[in-house]
Amino acid sequence: MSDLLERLRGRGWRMTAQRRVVAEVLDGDHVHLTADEVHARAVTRLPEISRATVYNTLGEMVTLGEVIEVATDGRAKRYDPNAHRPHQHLVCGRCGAIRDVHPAGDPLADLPDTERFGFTISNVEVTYRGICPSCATTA
Amino acid sequence: MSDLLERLRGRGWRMTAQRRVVAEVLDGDHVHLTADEVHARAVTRLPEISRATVYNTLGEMVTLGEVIEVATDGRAKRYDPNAHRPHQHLVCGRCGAIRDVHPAGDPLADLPDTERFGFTISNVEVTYRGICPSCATTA
DNA sequence: TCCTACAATAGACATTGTCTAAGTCAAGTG
DNA sequence: CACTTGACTTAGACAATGTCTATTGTAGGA
Repeated sequence: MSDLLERLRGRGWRMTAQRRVVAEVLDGDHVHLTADEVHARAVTRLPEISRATVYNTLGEMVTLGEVIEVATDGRAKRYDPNAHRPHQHLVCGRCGAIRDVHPAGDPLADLPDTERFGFTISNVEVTYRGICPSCATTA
Repeated sequence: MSDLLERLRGRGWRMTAQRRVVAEVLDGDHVHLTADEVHARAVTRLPEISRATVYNTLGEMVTLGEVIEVATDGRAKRYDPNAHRPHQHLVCGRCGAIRDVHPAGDPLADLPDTERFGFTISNVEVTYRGICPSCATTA
């Protein structure tokens, strides 16, 4: 069922009810929950799970490269389980909806050497901002 | 001296010592201070300036489009006075250094209609991440 | 079954940001 | 220049998000 869970198991993770629940909550496409949203959903399945455990578990998943941390709004970080398919994000400035998107081209190639200031660049994040269709109609 | 200050004056801002100091602290290129860093520097020039005023003033500058808010790390927001020349950011993952950069090409053109989900896109932010030269040598 | 190291818990603490009520002052008016 | 007014500033409480610690619990191997 959960690809995420399978991959984590294969990395020698000690499997606990808490970790299983967090992984299950994160499963799916276009999932971008905050840590507290993950906690709220986890609690419905495992009432005694603590906030600290959710934060720890999410942090470990990020370290293992199985989940990506996204900061789209300067508020709470969001967690994106779609870590194995490179993608960017499209964000609605009104309701905060987030979609995964796949731009053509390589943004890294667009940065000339003279603009790299000697940095070794490892990663490029692109955030498209706009208004989603449902917010546009309820203008 | 401060272009920023001149533009704000021209918009009917009531000019106060506090606002002047905040604008002066922000003046320059490759400036990306957090609100508390702005406050710390402002205090050296105007000891009685409050944190709330710094937050308010920065917020107003952002609303007026004279300063850009940048969230590069999911921690404190940073404030970039270089609002009138479109640019992107290059961030060192170790020390947090930030440089303004100017990629070639238009990232918006790279997003096909089928990947826009009906959104009206108004803005694209690109963040290049890597290691800066001085962090690379002190590996 | 028992042990042990790793994991989970509650809650204090830290950081960043927002709000409120009261006092202060910039700048227009006479 | 003095007056007035509404915008501005202030201190500190509050809120949201995230981290840490000391203690208790438990997964999984021996």
